[in-house]
Amino acid sequence: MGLKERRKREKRERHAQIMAAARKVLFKHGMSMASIKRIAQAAELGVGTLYSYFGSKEDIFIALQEEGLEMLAREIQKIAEDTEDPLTRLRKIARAYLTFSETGKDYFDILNYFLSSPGTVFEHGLKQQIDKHASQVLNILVTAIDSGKQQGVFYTTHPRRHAVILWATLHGLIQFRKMEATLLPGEDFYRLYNQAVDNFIRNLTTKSKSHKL
Amino acid sequence: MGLKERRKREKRERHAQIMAAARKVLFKHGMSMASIKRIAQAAELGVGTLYSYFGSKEDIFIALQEEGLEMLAREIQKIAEDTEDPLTRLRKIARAYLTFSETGKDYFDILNYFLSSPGTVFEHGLKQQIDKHASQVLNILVTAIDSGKQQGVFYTTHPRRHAVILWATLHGLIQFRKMEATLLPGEDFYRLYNQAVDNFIRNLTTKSKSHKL
Amino acid sequence: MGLKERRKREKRERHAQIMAAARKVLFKHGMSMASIKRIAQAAELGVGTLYSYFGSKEDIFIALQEEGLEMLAREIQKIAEDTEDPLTRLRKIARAYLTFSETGKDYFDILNYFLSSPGTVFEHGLKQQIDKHASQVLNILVTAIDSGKQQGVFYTTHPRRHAVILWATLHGLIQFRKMEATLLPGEDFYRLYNQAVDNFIRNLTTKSKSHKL
Amino acid sequence: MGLKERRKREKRERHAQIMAAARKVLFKHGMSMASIKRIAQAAELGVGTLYSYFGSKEDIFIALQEEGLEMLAREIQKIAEDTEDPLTRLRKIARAYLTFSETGKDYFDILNYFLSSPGTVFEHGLKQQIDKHASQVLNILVTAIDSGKQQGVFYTTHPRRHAVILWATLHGLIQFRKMEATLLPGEDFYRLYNQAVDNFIRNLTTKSKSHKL
DNA sequence: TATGAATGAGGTTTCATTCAT
DNA sequence: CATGAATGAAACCTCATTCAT
Repeated sequence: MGLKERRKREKRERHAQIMAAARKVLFKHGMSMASIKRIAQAAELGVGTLYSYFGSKEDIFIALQEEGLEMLAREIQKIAEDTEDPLTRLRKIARAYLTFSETGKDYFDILNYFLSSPGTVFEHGLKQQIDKHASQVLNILVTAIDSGKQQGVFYTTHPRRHAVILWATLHGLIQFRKMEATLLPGEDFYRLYNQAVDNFIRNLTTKSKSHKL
Repeated sequence: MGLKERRKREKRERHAQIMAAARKVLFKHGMSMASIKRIAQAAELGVGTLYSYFGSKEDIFIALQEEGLEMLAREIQKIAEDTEDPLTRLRKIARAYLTFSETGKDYFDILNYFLSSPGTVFEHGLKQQIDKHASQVLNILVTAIDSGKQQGVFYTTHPRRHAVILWATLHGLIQFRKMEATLLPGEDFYRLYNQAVDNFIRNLTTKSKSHKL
Repeated sequence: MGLKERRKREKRERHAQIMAAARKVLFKHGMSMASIKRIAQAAELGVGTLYSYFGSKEDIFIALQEEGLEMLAREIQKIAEDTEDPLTRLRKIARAYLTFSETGKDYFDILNYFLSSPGTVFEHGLKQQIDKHASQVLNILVTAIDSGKQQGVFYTTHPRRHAVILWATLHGLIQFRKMEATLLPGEDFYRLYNQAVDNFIRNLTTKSKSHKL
Repeated sequence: MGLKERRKREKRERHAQIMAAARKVLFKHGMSMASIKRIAQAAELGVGTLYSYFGSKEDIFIALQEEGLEMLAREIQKIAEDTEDPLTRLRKIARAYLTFSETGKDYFDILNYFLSSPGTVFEHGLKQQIDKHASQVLNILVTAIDSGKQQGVFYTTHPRRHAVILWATLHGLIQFRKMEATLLPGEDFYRLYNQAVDNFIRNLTTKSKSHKL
């Protein structure tokens, strides 16, 4: 019995060890340079060992992506809990997403990698796993909006829809950041980003939109 | 004289032939599978021939991307010209972008490829060429907003900023479409997309936002 | 324990196997035709395998060259040790170099490859390794001259300088051998070679040269 | 008749034009970078045109090599004619060869290329053509020695043999120059080179060597 | 005769994956 | 279960040479 337990524990440990190595390599050398061999070396394990824990290189990336989304979820969850005012909450969350894209740049790259991969392929349940985590993140946004609605600050009949729009907007902006110099010469990106959030909030705080839809 | 002319024409034709092949391969197998060899085969040309028309694989993608952005620009430009009402114009443009992402999916993928590629690298000159075309697209949006402002329908002191936000929002939404089933189960994507546009317009048509900034 | 040992042995064997294949290919097809692919085929190994033993194609050549120079050093060292008379010793060493150029023709070619390669490039570390071996060979010559000096047979204040001149002369002659038929029609190359050695010795055995310098 | 003449002249002109371009490319980019295309561009001619004047790329190199040897021959011939004293003459010639290896480095590289090429292959009369020019150079050395003999300054029964030895020595030294730093650290190459020439001259100026042979 | 577009074999190198130990 | 040597396909790119015009 104790043996089985130990086995299980060791397995978890190895798993974590590999993930840590993958993360390290990813952040140090970037996605394209993150080869299995390099990760194995960083993990101080044989490549074969990696393959007994992960079915393929892609699997490792998927795991990393989940990790990234989990981390993101945790961060904005904490913010959501710590902030009273719905408006401030939303602003802080948006800000956190931007920060995440900066400090966790590589997690962000992986997310994009998957979002950019061909078609809706993704085979099997892998996609679902990823989506699940994305859903988690989204839910925090939804809750944030919902609670604002409850408090009579936000007006919307489709909180989830708005949540998706917000996230998409922020995500899109961060992606476009690469073209910042050309698209918005002389402008501060943060100002632009905040403007987008403000616009969004203004929409939520304004009544009687239903007749428009 | 005739010979030179023919040479030139043939050169143009080969160029188009290669671009078509690249497009085809890209569409069929996706970005990561689009190797020079495969493109050459699709074009029924030798590998070397491709290299006498394009300096590198990346160059082909850049050309495709320019092509895509040009096509997009042309399409929405036409819409912009053909539509009187600023609101309708914006809606139609947004709609066109969605259509573009559907029918010109490969072009969209390439855009993402460049937006997702590491860092702000791009070797400068190339980046500028791409950005130039992106700028072109953006300018149409700016003009659309500006003209609405002129007509007293839109209120904004930063048309360009708003244009970027709109484009980013639409782009982000289309990217997130892949997670549609999970993020918005049972919802129609078009409705979501339209909602985003409506929100945006509502912002523009509402006065006195300046005190918010 | 035994496993590790075997692994090590196998690794050495593969290394030797690759070197042997490289030598074979080199000898059979010449330097310019010695591609990695061909060497891999000759070694009956995958291309990738070669790259896990050698960092690059050049590395293989460097290894071969070191091998060659080591072999040469060993051979003339043995002669130097086995021969008492300084004059005979020098003659035998010279003779051995000629033999080396004949039996180890490929090694000789590689040496020329490096001596003929562009500039003083060589990426530093590698160059030093090669030079080290060349130095080893030279030192034997120096010692041979030095000991002759000690015995009062040779007169020179710059043994090293003379050693270099001797080696360069022999090397140059062997290179020119290709033009033998034209440059020295009807002459025996060996006679020419010996003459050069004799000239050299005559210089060393003659006193009072210092006033010339 | 006049037409034929013109044709011939034009042909010679084209030939020179190509050679000039090849020389230019060679000296600017070095041997390995001297592709047919580049040469053709430099000559402002089509690649096909080059092939109607030269059978292959190698042929161009052969021509260049002849050119180099011719130039060398001319230079040392002039020196030989302009100098009275046999000793000075030899020294000046040696010096000229060193200078040639420095200023005409690429000619020198080509010479080595051919001297290093596999076996004594060289097929057909190409080899002979090259050898002929080499012979020309050698003859100047032979004459220089011979005339010294006539003047009673040099003593030798085999002027040609000595000439070859001299050339080989100088050539070998120049090749070894690449290993200068290791082989002769802290020594001036010119001193070494001059020493070799002095040694050679000392041999020639000393009588009664015949009993040694 | 001059052209230069087209070729495609060849070059080196990387890397995900397998499998015998 | 852990290992890492071996694999070999695939990647991008170059370039001497040919040949239809």
